[in-house]
Amino acid sequence: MSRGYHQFCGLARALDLIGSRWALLIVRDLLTGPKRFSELQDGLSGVPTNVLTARLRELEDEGIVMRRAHERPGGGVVYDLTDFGRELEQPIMALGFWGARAMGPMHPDDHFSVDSLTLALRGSFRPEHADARPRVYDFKVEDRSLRARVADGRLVVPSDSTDEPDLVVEADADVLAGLFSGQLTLDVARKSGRLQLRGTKAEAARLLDMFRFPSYA
Amino acid sequence: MSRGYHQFCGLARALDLIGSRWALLIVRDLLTGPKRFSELQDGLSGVPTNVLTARLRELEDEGIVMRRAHERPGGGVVYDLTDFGRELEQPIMALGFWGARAMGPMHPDDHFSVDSLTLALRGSFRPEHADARPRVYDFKVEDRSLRARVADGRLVVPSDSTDEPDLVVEADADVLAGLFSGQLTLDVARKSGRLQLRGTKAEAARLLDMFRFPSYA
DNA sequence: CTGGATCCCTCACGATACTG
DNA sequence: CAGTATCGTGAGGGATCCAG
Repeated sequence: MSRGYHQFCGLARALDLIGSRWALLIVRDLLTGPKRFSELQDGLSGVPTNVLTARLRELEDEGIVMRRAHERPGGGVVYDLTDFGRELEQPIMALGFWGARAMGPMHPDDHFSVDSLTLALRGSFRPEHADARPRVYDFKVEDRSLRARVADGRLVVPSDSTDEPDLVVEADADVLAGLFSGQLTLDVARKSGRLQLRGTKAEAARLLDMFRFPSYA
Repeated sequence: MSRGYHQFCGLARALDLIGSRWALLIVRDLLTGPKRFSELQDGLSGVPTNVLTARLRELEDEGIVMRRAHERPGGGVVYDLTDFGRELEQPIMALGFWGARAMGPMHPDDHFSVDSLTLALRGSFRPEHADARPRVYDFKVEDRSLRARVADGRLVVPSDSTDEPDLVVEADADVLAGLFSGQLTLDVARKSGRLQLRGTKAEAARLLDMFRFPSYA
């Protein structure tokens, strides 16, 4: 944000640090792992490059983001969160859940980020609804794909497991949200052609039981 | 914020709703009770009146804030949170705690809001450190005063109790923060003249034990 | 190709003066 | 007390260009 708030207050200080436009969305995308400049640009649906550059520099100065050399040889830099930046996970989750309740149906020109789905899964995971056997799930959403693994009551997403998935779920983002929030049933979604499943219906039902999104308008 | 983010994401939606400058601080001040226009203006350290007007109208359109007629006859309107707006308490607390860790010492021209202290007390209250007997505390800080009451493991602040306070604490905001975060001891603060107490030292120690602010730089 | 830098334009915000 | 009116500034939006 332009000028700071100049208040002796934790919230005001937080907004001084991450209140600028795009800042918290950058942190959101970095919560799922280090990213390159252009990956951030994609996930943020066309943020101007000068603004992205400026935000990254500010976040770096504030100790929230760090630049590192890319592991792959020859390839530029990646941006990652510091420990301090990673502690934004809980505030971001809390805000995300609050905002999710006010999401309407997906608009045609709404952007969809896999990082958003990743965090939604992490935040809505209910370990007590997972059983003993490990599971691997593949989500195919809006031309993107995401793999999740559940084992020992713990969720890892994104997962780099190479096991054969127990279930492949293909649907648009709003259909997925409708399913996980309980506002849409498996049968209705499949019969209307908005959902393709590869795997048993019982596995799908178990999956939906394992995550609970807030329902929205 | 100017134009929305147009993302199908709870966080992005939340920022569409309360990402504009001053918006979240307005909600913060309303979390401690309904306020008039000028009370908000005071607590927000000189936000331009046109901006405050615009924010309040936006927040009202979004279902976060509501205008009501003031109870006292003849006297204008008050602004209050809707149920949906009140659900921002947890995200705001989470952000406030995160930001508190990055607060430096108080700068001379930093503004101090009693609402900020109120929320800090609420958020850092440790009921398991309260004992059976009810207590009333008076805080006098930067020419403002705030009363808190603890009873049955529950904290009420601001409190309208008319009981005689068990302890009166008079100090500047940063001294108070230092005490509650454990970075400053009662003895040091008193001997340096930055803290005046009316009440027993044991009561003061118990008070500090009952709240735990995050420590900062 | 990635990772930006530069330019221009618009509008949100800041400051202040004024009014019902 | 509770805003409205006006005007200046600078952050952000968007396209294009440049360096390794």
